[in-house]
Amino acid sequence: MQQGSDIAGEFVERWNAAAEVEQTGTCPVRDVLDKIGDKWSMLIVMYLAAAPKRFNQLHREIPDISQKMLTQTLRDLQRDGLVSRHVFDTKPPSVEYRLTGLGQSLIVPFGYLIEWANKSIPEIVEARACFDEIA
Amino acid sequence: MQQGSDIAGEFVERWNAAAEVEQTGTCPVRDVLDKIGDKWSMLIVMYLAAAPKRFNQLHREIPDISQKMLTQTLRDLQRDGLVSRHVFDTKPPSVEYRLTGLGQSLIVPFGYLIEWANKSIPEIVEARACFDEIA
DNA sequence: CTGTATCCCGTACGATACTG
DNA sequence: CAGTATCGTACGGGATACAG
Repeated sequence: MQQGSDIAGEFVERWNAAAEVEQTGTCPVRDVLDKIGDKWSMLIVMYLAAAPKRFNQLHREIPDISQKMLTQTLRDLQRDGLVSRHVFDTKPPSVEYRLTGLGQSLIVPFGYLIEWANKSIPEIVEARACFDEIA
Repeated sequence: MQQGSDIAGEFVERWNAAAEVEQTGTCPVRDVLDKIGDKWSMLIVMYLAAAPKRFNQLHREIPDISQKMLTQTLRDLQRDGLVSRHVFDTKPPSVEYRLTGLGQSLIVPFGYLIEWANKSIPEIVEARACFDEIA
């Protein structure tokens, strides 16, 4: 029960520190969480974790993403140094995206979260059912 | 480099499985990520990780959250079984919120993510600077 | 003290059309 | 193939006022 305290303390500290920066910039921790929370970033990272892929290859594997969001999300990931972009000057141009070292390092902690999610789903579902029943 | 592959595979599998459920319900993994991504859930979890707290106590410690979002976020966390709500029938009513076992178990994997974020911030910031400079 | 109800706005995202 | 540009919308979330 006390295991998380240090982590929690540091987290809150970081968060508040950023709040005092006022509009200058946002909290670095929130920054990361926002990416994780947005609709496509992590899905793309996971798809790229398997192997480097080309633009349309990703598009085919993730059919329900719009071209706009695929481009935009890849740009954001690239900007943050999680993904690198390689243009091949072939006849029809082709562009390959791959995880950087930083991007690959994200997979580990993110994996723990997925593991937690998968393990906890039954309990969450049950909690919801119980909660909704009463309400 | 290959460490994340299994995790990634399972993740993508889960994700797609939910996509096929069509509008019935959303992906369980996405479900969790959405909570982590939303503006206040994880901050509140971290604040409650230190100790159980009352409504206004939380409100005071997180001054920039609106009453609406504090209430709403706490309800969501309660619904998912991450937080429990205890009403004390005192003269001015008081309500205490505390993490459930499930809620506490989230702190561990989430902590890894925070750790990663903190460790990676310099690299991300540099990547951004580099990216923006070129553009 | 612990909420609920209402209004309002920014933006994340999708759909569609066009380009080198 | 790999994008960019434009438009429209749904919704997260803030501000404010009210209530038990």
